[in-house]
Amino acid sequence: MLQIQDIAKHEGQTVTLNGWVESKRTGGKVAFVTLRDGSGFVECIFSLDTVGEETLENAKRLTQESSVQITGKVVLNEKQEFGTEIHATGIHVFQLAAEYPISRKEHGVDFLMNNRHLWLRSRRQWAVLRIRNRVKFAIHQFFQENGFVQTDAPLLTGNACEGTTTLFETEYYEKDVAYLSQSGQLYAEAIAMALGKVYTFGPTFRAERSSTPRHLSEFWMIEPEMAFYDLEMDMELIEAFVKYIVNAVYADCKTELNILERDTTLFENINKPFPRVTYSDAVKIIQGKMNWNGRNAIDTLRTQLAKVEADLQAKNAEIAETEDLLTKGGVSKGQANYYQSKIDRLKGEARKLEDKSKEIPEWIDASLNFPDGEDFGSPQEKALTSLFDTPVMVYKWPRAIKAFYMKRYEDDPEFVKGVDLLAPEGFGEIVGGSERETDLQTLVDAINHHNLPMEAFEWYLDLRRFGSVPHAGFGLGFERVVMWLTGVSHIRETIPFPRYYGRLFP
RNA sequence: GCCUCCUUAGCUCAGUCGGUUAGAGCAACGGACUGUUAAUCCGUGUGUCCUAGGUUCAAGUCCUAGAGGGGGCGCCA
Repeated sequence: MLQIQDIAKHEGQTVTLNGWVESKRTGGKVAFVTLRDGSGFVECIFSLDTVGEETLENAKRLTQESSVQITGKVVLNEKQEFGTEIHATGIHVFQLAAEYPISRKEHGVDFLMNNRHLWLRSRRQWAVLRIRNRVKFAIHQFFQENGFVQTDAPLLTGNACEGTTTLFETEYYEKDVAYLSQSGQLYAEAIAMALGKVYTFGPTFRAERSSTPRHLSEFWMIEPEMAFYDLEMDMELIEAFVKYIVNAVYADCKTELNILERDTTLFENINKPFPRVTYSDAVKIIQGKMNWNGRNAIDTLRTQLAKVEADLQAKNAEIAETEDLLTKGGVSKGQANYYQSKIDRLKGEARKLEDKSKEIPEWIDASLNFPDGEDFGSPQEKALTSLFDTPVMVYKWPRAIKAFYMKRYEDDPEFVKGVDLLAPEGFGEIVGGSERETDLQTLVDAINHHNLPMEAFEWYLDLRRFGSVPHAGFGLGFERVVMWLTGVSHIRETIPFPRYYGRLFP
């Protein structure tokens, strides 16, 4: 079966395509039907001269999302969005679709989420899911090409392993409680001691009641774990890995990025070295006490604020101007409609800018007054990453705010060998990694210090009893990466059927 | 969990100081036109104004409580 993505190779030939009607425009003697088949989009032209009256009438009657088979000749045409079109000669209708709820006009988020099963057919969602696929493939390519073995950690576990987040609970037969896994890392460490370099890639569950555009209750995580790696090697791997993914998407997803109107500056900058900053320096940068390449984080936020305020003024001026045009009279009905929808749109945009103009001062405040020693919150990540046009690595973190298994610096034991990779332009954390503690007693002390149940970690401690070696790894949030690369404003768009606080259907 | 904004037609929204019959666009349907790509033209319909109380001669509009949702923060990947 021929797919739309391959039709250019069949120029001049008559082909048969199966798909759905994305949109339709009709004239007296002509009908334009945009067909989508999942692989791409193509406009099919039915003109009276070639198809005759009956077929033209059938084409004119098509409704949005009707399922059809269209036969016609492939013609190259530069004026077309994707360079080709079909001069139709015949049509078979599988089903004339009922009135379709999603139009080309804008819809609210809640409505779209309730219709997620249909929303997936929209162009932007199509583009996002194709990029998701490319990222997933790139991850496997990178690791498989670099001597890693893909492996799996259990999804059901008997204890809340790191003891930090809230987990989903379920009955495990009659007697026990099982928890849905929040991380496969500790298991990956055990497997790495068997197979050397491994990575897991599976779903993860967190029962946090987070209501933000960056959180899901069910998401996918990639967790490599490497025997005989130290922090330095870990950071090199993270950098090479992220570059590989970003380059793959840029090389193979031009159409998708175009549909998403993704600014490609990020992709053009990705091969520059990622800056490495210690936590302590990052704190100074966030507080505005230290510059990076002559740029100041607080000043950058203030510049952003000034821009938002200027944009807001311009937006309001445009609204007033358009309202003037509308009330002046002498406008045709079509023009009036246009002005009215423009005003509605501008008002929505102005409201968002207004919110933003109130938020940025709060971020500036939270950064200026950030206490050294605490973990970064979202305002701090925004302040820091707004200085960079590539991802930035923050390493050497205070022991108190990081997980118990991270290895301490021998010469500075209040700090641990952890690293976070923060995506630029205010996006924030996409990778968290570390060199793991190898010493049995240090680990036992850390478990006690965190009040974790020792018996649950006995198997983990065995890894330090039998051939303990330096090792390191990291975790990458899959949907976070897809969100970052596609530029969608909410993580719920990066997975076909998202699960998050307040959403379990469809 | 906290702060904040919102809820009016299938969808996106307007609705002024509380005032009598609640509006527009889109979508749908009928027609005209068109190598068209969310700005062509004419015509046709649509309401539990989120819910429950309250104030008032009068509530979509004001007050209280509740429900649902957006954005920000926290928690995190």
